Amino acid sequence: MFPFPVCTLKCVVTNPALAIKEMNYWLLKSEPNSYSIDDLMQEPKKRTSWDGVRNYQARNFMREMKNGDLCFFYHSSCPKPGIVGIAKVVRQAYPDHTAFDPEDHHYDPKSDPDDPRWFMVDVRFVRKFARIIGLPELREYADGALSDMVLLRRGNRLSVTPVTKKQWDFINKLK
DNA sequence: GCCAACGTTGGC
DNA sequence: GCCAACGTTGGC
Repeated sequence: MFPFPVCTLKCVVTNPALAIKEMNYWLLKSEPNSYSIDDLMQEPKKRTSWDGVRNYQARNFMREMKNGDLCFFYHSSCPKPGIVGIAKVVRQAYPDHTAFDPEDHHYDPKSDPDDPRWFMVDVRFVRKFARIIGLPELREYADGALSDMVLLRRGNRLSVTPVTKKQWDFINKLK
């Protein structure tokens, strides 16, 4: 049997232009005191590396992120916690080098450069909302459209959480 | 593998 | 500043 049909199929599947785009959505938390959406807007290329994540669950979510995935930018530990805008993944997970630097606040001696424990992604600014979609407002829908949202789960502390397309679309309509 | 102690997160 | 909730650490 000639392998041509198989080869053709493979070409289709691996060609990014022909592949079915599977978009995923996320929510990234940041304390605006240390890094806000305005800081992201003001970066030279409006992009930054999302470093310093030191939680295994959050790390695992980051490793699932694909280029083009969209992220809500959430401000936490501030007077008005909530979603303030959108960023886009522009580089998929790669080793977080801040873990190797003893001078860095997020230094982790247990992360070996030959077997990195921590990863980061790069994100780029997409838009800032005209208003903050505050946590109390999101909670209004905790029994409805946002009933399964990870952010709203009791005691949730994850800094990187998945968002479903339904949740994404719903929240975008609130703004 | 259990679990107490401790550190961190994050809303209020 | 308080405190609930959770993750991590380390002794046993």
